[in-house]
Amino acid sequence: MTAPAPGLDDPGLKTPGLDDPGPRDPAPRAPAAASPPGLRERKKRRTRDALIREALELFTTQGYERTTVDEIADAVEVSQRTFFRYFASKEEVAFAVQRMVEERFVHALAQRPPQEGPFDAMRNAVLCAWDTIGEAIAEVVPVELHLRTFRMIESTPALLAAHLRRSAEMEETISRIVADREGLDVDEDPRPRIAVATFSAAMRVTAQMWGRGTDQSLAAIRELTERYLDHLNPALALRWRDGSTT
Amino acid sequence: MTAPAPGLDDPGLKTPGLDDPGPRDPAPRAPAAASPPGLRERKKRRTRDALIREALELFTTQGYERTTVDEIADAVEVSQRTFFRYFASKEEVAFAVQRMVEERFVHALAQRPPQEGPFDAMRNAVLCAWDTIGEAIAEVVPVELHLRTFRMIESTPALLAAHLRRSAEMEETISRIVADREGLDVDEDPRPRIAVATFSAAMRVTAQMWGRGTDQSLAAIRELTERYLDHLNPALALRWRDGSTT
DNA sequence: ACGCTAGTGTCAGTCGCTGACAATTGACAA
DNA sequence: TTGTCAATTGTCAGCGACTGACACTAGCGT
Repeated sequence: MTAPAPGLDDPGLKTPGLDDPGPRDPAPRAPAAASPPGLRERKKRRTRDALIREALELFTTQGYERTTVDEIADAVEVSQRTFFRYFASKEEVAFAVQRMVEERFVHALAQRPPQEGPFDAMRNAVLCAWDTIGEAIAEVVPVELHLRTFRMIESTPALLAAHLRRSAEMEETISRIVADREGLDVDEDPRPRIAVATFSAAMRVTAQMWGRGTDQSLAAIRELTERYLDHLNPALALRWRDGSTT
Repeated sequence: MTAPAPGLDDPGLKTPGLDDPGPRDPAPRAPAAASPPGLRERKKRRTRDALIREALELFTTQGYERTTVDEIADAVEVSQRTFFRYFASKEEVAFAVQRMVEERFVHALAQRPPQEGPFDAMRNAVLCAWDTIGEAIAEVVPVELHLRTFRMIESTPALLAAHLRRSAEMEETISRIVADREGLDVDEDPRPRIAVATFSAAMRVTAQMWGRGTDQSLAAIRELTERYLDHLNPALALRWRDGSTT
């Protein structure tokens, strides 16, 4: 998306998506299918993935606070300094996989056919994301590890706080996308934000229920998501643009 | 409330309410009206208040991140170590006044006559809290400083995260109180949580609007609160106990 | 083969925060 | 008043998160 730039970059080093100097790079790089990534890139990706894997493994077994960055770095056999070149903070590595999932979702949402109502679009985007996300995660960490991480985040005060803030940011992003789809102005019409807030509330409940339940598989999460969203659907399947209410 | 214990205590040193070794102290101290606080207590309170005042002043002028704990401690002429004996973290001092306000509210809510519906009780508790809070705050810091602080919190990522977490905790606390009032079980009946969530959402919007508006006075906040809550009121003035819907 | 630069390690230093110990100093009784 | 006891505070040392500077190694393009 954002084209190569100086310094560490591509596989999402530091905070990608935020700031983002804007498009440039008048140079090459064919539109689709990246050329074989080259040794350098592969190496970078390997250490990055290894850092995530080790970090999450340590976090989920010893606890987040009781794990030091040095431990993680040592486990991957890189210097602490290198760790911080990949992740801006200890916190960030804990959300690395989450971020992937979120990006998937945002991307899926942007792809939804414009004739879908806002709520359907979101609903289908999550479900569609859940289907493809499994493999994507598995390329980096065992899915089971990610699920454990998810629960750890909710039970670690410092991470919970970060999580809530991230969620708030996500809602903002999604609101804008939804508003755009419907040709509305987020700062004028409150409905996009309200719809998104409702949607996320449902997702949050889903997450909690899943974390509490016995079947902590990926399939279970997908199933719960579908179930809960379908509860809301009848009340919210609005069509803002053409005035009908379904 | 929790009775004096060894070490720093009374005026809310460290995190009161949390953990809390449990009641003991078989000793004196008459039930109500504290006897003249004694030099020690007064001194403690003075340094505590001074720390808060200096901290907020520095935070709001230089920014939270750019202010070091040493700076605060130096300004009050105590050691850094002493600062941390009053506040568990740099973050905590930023929320010191907020905490007072919250305690007020919770207290006011608990005092509401039981015949009031849950939503009215909350509504009246905030309004009532806003009326008395001014002086209480002013005893510690200029009200204007607190309002500036409030805006700073919302614009500082690290503090925003903490704020969201604190809000989530508050919602939990309030849900329990409301459920108790109505004789419900929070873990069984979802209505208390929903009502509280709705209520806090309105409060959050209020806060945002106020922060954005031009009239950043205390009166303005009270006025906004009242206005927004009254919008919700008609839809939510439920009476759960006696089955009626108004 | 040969620069060029991206990526890494090392070093030193800042800042938040904590335990331990010693020095003060209110509070209270003899 | 004096002395004892315990509450506060300061000092010191140290850990862990994080950053800037600089030197070094190794892919990459020519």
